[in-house]
Amino acid sequence: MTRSEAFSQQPASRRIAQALRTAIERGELSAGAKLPSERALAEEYGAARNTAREAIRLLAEQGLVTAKHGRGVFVREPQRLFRFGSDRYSLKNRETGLTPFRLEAKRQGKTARIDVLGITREVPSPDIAERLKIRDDQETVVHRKNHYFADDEPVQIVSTYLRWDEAQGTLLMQPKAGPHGIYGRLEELGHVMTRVRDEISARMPTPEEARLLGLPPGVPVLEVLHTSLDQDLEPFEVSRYVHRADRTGLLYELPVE
Amino acid sequence: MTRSEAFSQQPASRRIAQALRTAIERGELSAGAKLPSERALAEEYGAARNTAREAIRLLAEQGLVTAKHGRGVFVREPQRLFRFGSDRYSLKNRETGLTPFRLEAKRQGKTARIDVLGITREVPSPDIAERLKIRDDQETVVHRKNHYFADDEPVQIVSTYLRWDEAQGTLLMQPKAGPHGIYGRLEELGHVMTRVRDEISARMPTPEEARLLGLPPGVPVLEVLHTSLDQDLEPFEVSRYVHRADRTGLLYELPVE
DNA sequence: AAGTGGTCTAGACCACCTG
DNA sequence: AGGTGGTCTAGACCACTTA
Repeated sequence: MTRSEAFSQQPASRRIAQALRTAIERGELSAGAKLPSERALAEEYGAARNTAREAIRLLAEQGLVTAKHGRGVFVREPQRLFRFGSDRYSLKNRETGLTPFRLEAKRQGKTARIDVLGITREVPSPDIAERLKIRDDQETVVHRKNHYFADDEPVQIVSTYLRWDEAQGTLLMQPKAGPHGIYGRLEELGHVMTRVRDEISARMPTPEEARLLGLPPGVPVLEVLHTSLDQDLEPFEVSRYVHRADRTGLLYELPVE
Repeated sequence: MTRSEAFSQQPASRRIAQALRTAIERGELSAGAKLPSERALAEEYGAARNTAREAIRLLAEQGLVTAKHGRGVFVREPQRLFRFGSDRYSLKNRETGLTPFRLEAKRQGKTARIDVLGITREVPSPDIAERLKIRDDQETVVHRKNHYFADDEPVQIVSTYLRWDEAQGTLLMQPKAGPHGIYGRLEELGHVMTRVRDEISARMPTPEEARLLGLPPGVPVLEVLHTSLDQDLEPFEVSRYVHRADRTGLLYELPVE
């Protein structure tokens, strides 16, 4: 290790990472380009392979590159955001008969696919119970768990929770809930959606989520806890959306009251 | 390594990580608790220290633990979300004379501090120019860059962009923009905020952001690109908020139109 | 001084992918 | 078959924290 001057007090792995980062930002390594192999980097910088590997890990952690086993390390493609507008709940958009996801996909020229992972009856977790205003801790809910794909790429996982006494024996218990999806059925039950409340957070995925969403390391998820309020401002539906953050943007446009 | 059955085809590092994850989820290792040292884990599982280290890296990547140099590895404290309601732009909240951030901090019983990182004149980037409806690529904007703290902990970095011809020579060029902050001055200029548009995304921080926000590895950021629209639905202010995701939740409540 | 994590070396074998 | 990343070993020294 030369470390000839005060030039770099930094660890070698960081210097290698910095050099690569600069090359990426300058466009010398453009999106999709392959980085030199770990062994090549190690030799170039006179370091052990593990040190070059650590440099690549730093870049992956920043979301700049992704490693493909057996192929190489590649500069990540720029984000193509799949936007979910706040008007996805809008009544006028439901006149098409499409569910919000299918409508958004169609707008963007993508094919939509929805896998039903399960429809079960269960005791809700405290955060769900609170938002559905369920106070009796014996009361159960219906949990509909779905997996959404756009152009066959996984985009989001959604868990929807409804009161058991309302859903019991209706199409709300079936994979295909009929025209306009579950909101159509809920409207027939007397719940007109008049306001929505979305609570948004971001975090790293659990291993389970990483698997379901096909997430490479270093990609966070956006979590939206959504509550629908009816004409009496009573909650009648709560959903938890988990989106892969590198393909999702959320857009909210609202009046200042 | 016993590997007595098909019990675990997984790498040793993942098995160690899984064991620790289970202990955390069961509460055997509660929030703030110290994990066994890397050397202790290595011995316990009959692995090299680097392997135990890799296990801890996996947990850190999932946001479960944080390493403190020279002290140990600790289970991360649960998130204390600092909520920014959609009503933070609300007119009625401005009657206090407080800026939105100071108001929100006060509500939560925290002290607010705002560092001004710079107020400069510059040519806007394309995404800012587009949202401010600036089409002449010579036209400049004022860029106010601030750093916000709650209880002296960094919470967000905010860049606010205003038209140069409106801000020039006014309090909008000063660190202290006067009563009600910049929105007070903009209202005097004839811009009544009637709608807002927030575009939300999440990603891993740049090294610069990690430094400014004091982010441990494995914590993503929430980015909000905010546009204020006036009574003519013309944009008059654009801001880019960068929040640390482990302390920030966003709440939007809006009517379904 | 002792213990902790941070970095690094110089190997090794395995799993995956491409020619 | 040969190259790539994925995992692992058994050491070493450094930087930081605590007692």
